[in-house]
Amino acid sequence: MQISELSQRSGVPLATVKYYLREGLLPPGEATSRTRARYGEEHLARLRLVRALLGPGGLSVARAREVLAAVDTPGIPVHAALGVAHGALPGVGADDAPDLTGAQTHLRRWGWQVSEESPALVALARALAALRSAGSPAPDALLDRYAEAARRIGEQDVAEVPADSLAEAVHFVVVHTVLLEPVLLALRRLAQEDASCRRFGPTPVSR
Amino acid sequence: MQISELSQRSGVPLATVKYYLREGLLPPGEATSRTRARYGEEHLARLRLVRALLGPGGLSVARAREVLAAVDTPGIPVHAALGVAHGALPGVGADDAPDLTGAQTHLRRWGWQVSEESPALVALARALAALRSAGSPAPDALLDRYAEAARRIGEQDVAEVPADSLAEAVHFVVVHTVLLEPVLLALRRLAQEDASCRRFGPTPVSR
DNA sequence: AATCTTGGGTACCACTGCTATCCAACCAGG
DNA sequence: CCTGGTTGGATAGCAGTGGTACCCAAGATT
Repeated sequence: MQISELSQRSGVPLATVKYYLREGLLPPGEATSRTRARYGEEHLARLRLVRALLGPGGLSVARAREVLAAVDTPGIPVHAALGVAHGALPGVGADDAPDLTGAQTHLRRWGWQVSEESPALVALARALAALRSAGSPAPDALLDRYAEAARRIGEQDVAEVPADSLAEAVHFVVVHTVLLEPVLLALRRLAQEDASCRRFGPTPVSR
Repeated sequence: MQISELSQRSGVPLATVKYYLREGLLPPGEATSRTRARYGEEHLARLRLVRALLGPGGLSVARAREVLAAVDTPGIPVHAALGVAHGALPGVGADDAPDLTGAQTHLRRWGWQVSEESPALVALARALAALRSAGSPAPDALLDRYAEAARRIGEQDVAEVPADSLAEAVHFVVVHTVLLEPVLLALRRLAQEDASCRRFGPTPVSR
């Protein structure tokens, strides 16, 4: 298929497809001449993946490139791919270094083993600091229940990783890590809405 | 306190404080003359809240303004404030209308009661569609376990809302809805890292 | 041969979240 | 009462992001 068909079948504007090619999110097609290239079904799938990462996944173009590079690395260990996916997620950018000791204390309480410079650890510390400075620090009991819920989810996520093909496993890990985040957040909001409706009456939600 | 002291004590650059005033995120101080105003501790607290919402909370200035307006509305029902907070969260912008029937089927299975045009419902539908188009649709069993975890969290969130003061309850709901999201995401990532370490060996996380 | 289309490149655009500068009003210290 | 620094208020600019638009020459299609 040619680039125009790729654009049409994916619904992505032609100029944008070219942009993704330039940015290295989409591998170049097989050149059949100096001004012509052929794209296959795998390009279509990749394009859909790119759109999913950039849109609902909330990744920037630069972060998506890193993630896709990991997916494309042949022998990358699954654990490393997970690390890349974690590092690419939004909210890990800012270059300030929050105090990690509080967060680490919690992890010890839960018996979780994670690397010292895990981006998720920094994210947790920053999020807790934000709550504190907003005047509503998170009590330990609340965090414990959040952690228990997170533990089940994380264990399920890892347990479901296919064991047979390494490449497939890496793809699975990356896609699920990034794209299940919005699912989890949406579910939490829906659960809140349901519970809030029960407790505070069926006042219709505005907006 | 004067605006410069407000800036110093909060660590927010003076020009940025002025920007927030212009944008209506920070209420104006009590004017003592045409070129002088006095700010109180409540302004400092508000400024910290604004920074938390814009930074870790991931809200845009426009969304933060809506949320803060809800917090400032005297008699607003808690359930409505929750709706505003949900609508303000990122990933609810795009104006396409995904197919909601799949998501609604899940909700019925779980017995959740939510409004038809809930922004969270749209977000869920969109996230599920993204997974599908990325080639890894979420199986029902996975969603069920996510939903169960989300249900506990959502119930806890709502149960902890203080019942005595309405204004306090609204503040609590908004802050917790927005600022516990990054906490939950970070915890999930840490749980994944812990589980991944156990399953895939202690390969250090790169990046 | 005439008319697409493609790859490749460059320029441009809208939006966001600040940041910088300017100005006249004004207060406070000497 | 003068003088220097601060304030509110306004306007302009800036860097980054995610595209979009246009142009060109090589090559394909009819």
